[in-house]
Amino acid sequence: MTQTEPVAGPLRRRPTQARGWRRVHQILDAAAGLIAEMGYDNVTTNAIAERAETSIGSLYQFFPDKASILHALNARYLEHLERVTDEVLALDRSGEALADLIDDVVDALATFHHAHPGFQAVFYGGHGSPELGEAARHASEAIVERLSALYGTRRPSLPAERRAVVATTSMELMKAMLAMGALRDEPWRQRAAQEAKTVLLRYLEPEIG
Amino acid sequence: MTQTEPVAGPLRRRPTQARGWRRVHQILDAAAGLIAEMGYDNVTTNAIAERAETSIGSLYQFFPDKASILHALNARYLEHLERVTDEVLALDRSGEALADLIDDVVDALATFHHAHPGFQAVFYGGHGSPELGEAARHASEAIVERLSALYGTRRPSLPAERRAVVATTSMELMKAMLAMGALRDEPWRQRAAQEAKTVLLRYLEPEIG
Amino acid sequence: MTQTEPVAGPLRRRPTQARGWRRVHQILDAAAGLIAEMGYDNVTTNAIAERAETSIGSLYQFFPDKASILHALNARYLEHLERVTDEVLALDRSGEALADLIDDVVDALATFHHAHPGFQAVFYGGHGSPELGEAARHASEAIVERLSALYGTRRPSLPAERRAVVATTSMELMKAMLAMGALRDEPWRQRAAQEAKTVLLRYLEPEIG
Amino acid sequence: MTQTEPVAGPLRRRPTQARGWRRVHQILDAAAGLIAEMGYDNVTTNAIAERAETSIGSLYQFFPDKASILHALNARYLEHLERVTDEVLALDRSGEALADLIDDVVDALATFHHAHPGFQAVFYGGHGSPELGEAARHASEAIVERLSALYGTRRPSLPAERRAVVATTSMELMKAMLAMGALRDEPWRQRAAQEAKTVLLRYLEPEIG
DNA sequence: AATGAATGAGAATTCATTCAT
DNA sequence: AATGAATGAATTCTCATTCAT
Repeated sequence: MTQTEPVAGPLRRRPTQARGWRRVHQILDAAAGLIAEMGYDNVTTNAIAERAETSIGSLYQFFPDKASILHALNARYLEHLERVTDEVLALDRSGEALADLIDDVVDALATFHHAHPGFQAVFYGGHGSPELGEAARHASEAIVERLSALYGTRRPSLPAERRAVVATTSMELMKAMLAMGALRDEPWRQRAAQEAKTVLLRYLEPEIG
Repeated sequence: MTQTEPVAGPLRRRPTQARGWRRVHQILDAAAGLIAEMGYDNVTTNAIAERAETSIGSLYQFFPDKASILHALNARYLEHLERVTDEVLALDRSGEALADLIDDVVDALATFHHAHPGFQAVFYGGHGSPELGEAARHASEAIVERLSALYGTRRPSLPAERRAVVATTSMELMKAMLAMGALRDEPWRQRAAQEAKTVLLRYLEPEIG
Repeated sequence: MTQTEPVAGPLRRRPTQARGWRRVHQILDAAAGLIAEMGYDNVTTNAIAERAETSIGSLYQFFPDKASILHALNARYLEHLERVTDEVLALDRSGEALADLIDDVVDALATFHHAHPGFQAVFYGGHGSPELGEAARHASEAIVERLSALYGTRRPSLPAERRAVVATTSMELMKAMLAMGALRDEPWRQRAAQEAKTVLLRYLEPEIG
Repeated sequence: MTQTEPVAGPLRRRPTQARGWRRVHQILDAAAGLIAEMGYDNVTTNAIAERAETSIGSLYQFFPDKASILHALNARYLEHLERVTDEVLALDRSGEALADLIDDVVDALATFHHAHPGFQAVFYGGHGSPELGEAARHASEAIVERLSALYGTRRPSLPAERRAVVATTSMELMKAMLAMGALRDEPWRQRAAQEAKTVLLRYLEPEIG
């Protein structure tokens, strides 16, 4: 999880040394964990610093305020997510069966989702505070765009507007099914992934099958 | 919205006079509005009292703490929701086309959903603070039970376990599609409701069609 | 010093009970003392609350922020100062010798000045932080206006522009002479008052003598 | 403004190389500007280092703490001020008209005053924090001593005690009149200088005329 | 010598909750 | 019962100062 660079967010100061980047990622990791555990609003900046094993002063040397931590975290997630989807959709899969495509995408996203509990708090925060809402919207839009492009390639005849609706719907369905697993216990995680594939296949077959 | 009685939650003192119940509902209405606007965590009890046009002291005469307001609000929503679904599923519709059934259920829920912005904040709070999570789980379970019963009636041959999965999935899909409308602008609300019907029909047809 | 009402400043909540007004004045008294001792910037709101024998929460129930305490304090001083000068200049003294008039004004102001060490910190804060500057300007202007009116009555032939310069100069001289006493030890206080009279008489004689 | 040596203050380490002295003066220049802009208390040592285009670490290599920067700045001002007054009072002007003498002194001081906004913040800080107070007292005493000597030369018959009072008063009047100009807009600067001469002449004529 | 990351005590402000009136 | 003033722990963020590199 601790990487070695990209964190878009508006850092107060871009670290120049490797040590700085490590700190930033430690802070984001700590924030991710805490947000997943207690929700963004209930996380204190001091708690983040403590879990990141740094001082509150250091935290504020990199992040101008609490919200910026959220934004940076989100940016890091999106960047990571992009890499994951890129991998899955790397080669031309236009000839492949829809079911196989869905299988791979769902598996990849489920893995990512499960590996990043913090992502969920951000991703599903749309109904919380305005800050969270913005972050969630940002993330959603990024995913929809990806899907829209994919669908366009697979079924060029689909009108742009319809494509937007289908992409948005797919994203929301994915999101819902992943949440279904995440909020329940282990066996449900399996079921959720399986059912996600079923749902998406039945929904998408008539559209881009 | 301001009713005259049932509010399950752990009230500190069950009002004995009509005036008391009115107060309680005023407070819940105020809480609902504020939570929808700024998220549960960002709402202050003082703000709730103010909007409810009562005093903070009076508020604490009925509710032992902030969380209890959330619970009472949730209880009121579930109770209301139950009435709504009861209406839709009142008579025996086992002979009816699945599409028609879905149409009615989605319409009913969409209406309820749209009429109660506060409900959304509670319903989708699963990834926020533990308090919100509990409330959301509670609400979800109530709905799943309803659906499960319905599906059992419609397709008795569906194994219990499968039925649970399908009911839970349906609920999450509904939830997702409603959110898809709620977080975007008006035209999307329409599209979301329409698409919700499509998604559910395609998903449920093979199961209970 | 603890009065029973007027405090113009933008209170967050105008006290409705006598107890409330007492609190506000306690807070202002505490602030005045501390500001005199350590300067506005070095005074903490917690220290003010402590010296006022109230809680920090109560302080913030009346004052929206630290700056508002300064403004309220300044307003109270000006109001008080106005009462003092009103007394001295109550009746028509146009026929009186300039020396006598100056004697009375200087004595009155010296007494006020000495009784309110907090006033000095505000009054002389023009070169400190912007907040203090504003307060000081405010106070100065109020005094200049008073003097200008007085001079106009005494010597109507003095051109308005010249009158403004003379009034402003008088105020600055007063201010300087009072400060000369305040910043040194007791015997200097006496000397300063005496010298203030000398300075003002020599300066004003040719103008409005 | 950036000179090449004397800075009395308690430097942590007297620079040995020219580069060191340059650093010290850069820091003092930066401090002067910032103090003039926002008041001593609101200036951060980091901000000083930044404006001085050096590092916070280097700053602390020369100055043991924040207060020492103030003291060194003050010392530099006094040293500079001494040079200025020396120039004006260089030759024996005992035969000259008082008005001419005052003209020259006021002009010289007004020029200095205007050229060093940082000096004002220090000079008028008597009512702020203890630190500032000490600096201001220091500066005032230096000026009073100068004036006292001058008056003694011009009117040897003036008793020592009276001379002290007159010198102190003169200094405070100067200070006040300069402030009167500094805190207002340009036209007032002119008027203030002019009026300063009037005030001093009328006050001093009977004493040392 | 120079740098700037790191530290953490301390400051302003909020807010759930209590309790005297 | 109702009111709203009072409380103070907790929170976000700053800044003087140190010290490893």
